[in-house]
Amino acid sequence: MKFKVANRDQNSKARAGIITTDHGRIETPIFMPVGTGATVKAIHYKDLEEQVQPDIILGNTYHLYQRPGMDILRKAGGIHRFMSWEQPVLTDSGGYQVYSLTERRKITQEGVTFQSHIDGSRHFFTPEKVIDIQRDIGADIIMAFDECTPYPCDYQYASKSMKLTHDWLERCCTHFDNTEGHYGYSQSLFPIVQGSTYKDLREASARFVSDCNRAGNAIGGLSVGEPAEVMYEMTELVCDILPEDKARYLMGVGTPVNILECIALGVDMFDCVMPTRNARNGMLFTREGIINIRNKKWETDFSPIDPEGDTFADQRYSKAYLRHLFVSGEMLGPMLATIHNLRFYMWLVKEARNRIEKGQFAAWKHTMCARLAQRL
RNA sequence: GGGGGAGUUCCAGAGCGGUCAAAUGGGGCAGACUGUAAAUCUGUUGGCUUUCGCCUUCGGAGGUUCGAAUCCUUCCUCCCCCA
Repeated sequence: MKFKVANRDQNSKARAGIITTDHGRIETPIFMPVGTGATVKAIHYKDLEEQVQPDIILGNTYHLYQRPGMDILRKAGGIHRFMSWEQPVLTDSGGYQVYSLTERRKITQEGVTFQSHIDGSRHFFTPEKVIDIQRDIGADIIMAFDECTPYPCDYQYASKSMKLTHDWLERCCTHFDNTEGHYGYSQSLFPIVQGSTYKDLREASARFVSDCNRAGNAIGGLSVGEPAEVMYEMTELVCDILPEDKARYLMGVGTPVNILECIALGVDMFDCVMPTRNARNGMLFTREGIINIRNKKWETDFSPIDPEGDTFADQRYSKAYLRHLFVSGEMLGPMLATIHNLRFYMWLVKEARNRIEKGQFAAWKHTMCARLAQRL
């Protein structure tokens, strides 16, 4: 994997770049739809490819390890062939599950024991095993095993956890360097900065991660409930330390506003379940603001779902119809909303890139952020 | 014609003398969702005040009682069985 900065914004730290992988090019800033279990939920691949057109999607180590399991993924020839997706894939390491499945796991210096949310069976994840699993899955970009700390998190715990993540990172790097991908294309390992909301920890972690000298670097442990301002502060601090010539990936972020604000701080890659999950729950993100399509106010609004959207979902169906689908519990509702939201997120980052190239990003961001957060 | 059963807040359906503005489910209305245990979850759902509280409400009317959705009388409506 290679990364090259192509353009920089004059009035912010935003940059436009290009990532090259064996499965294709990724133009940054980029949003990566989340496809945890080898599928982006509620959308057909035809629509994902033809309507949404993402450059790269995510998978998840913990979930794919549980189902379908490594035997099947190896036999399938890796995640791309298994799910019929020939573009780049990034897999998260399971570090987020250390946070989200906190009641079902136990951390030790050696690794994490998860109790499966599916059948209750216990599975021990070490940094080495997580690398092995991600080798088997075969994503183009794989993540180091980390502990995503919760918010709030006391300093002592955050410090201890960061050191653990650093220890695991060294083990991940060593094991990664001593192994190879199985499917004939290259994989890249991204380390993850932790340190909760503490500046000194974030600084130390950003330096530690930078010293790993990997193809790209990630910022984790944010967007876990802390105020947006805190998230921006930590992101800026870390971005200023991470090397300029490496891609920066802010994990799990975020709202459209979060994304624009963090592009301005120098982040290149984002992922978030928000456009897909919230779509399934009836929330639409648009250029004008947020729509709760279940609200009564849309009952007789026969205008297109998004007059400015360029997918068939946006143009062909009305808000009133989409509301009807949601109110009726019809699965087409979540499907159409997912197409819309993902395409909107893709538009958002593409437009950000255009504005960066034209040197207009900062001003554009300013007007957009005021609009995007409005409730319609 | 004879016998039996039922009518409860938007719907279905509990309650069967006071702790009932009335369980529960559905529906309605609104909210949450950030490296996905989520097509999930939460709140609210008679009116007025909104702290206390007050008013109207359990088919209609009347009655018993300190007190009734709950007991009695009567009327209306609906359902089932037998002829």
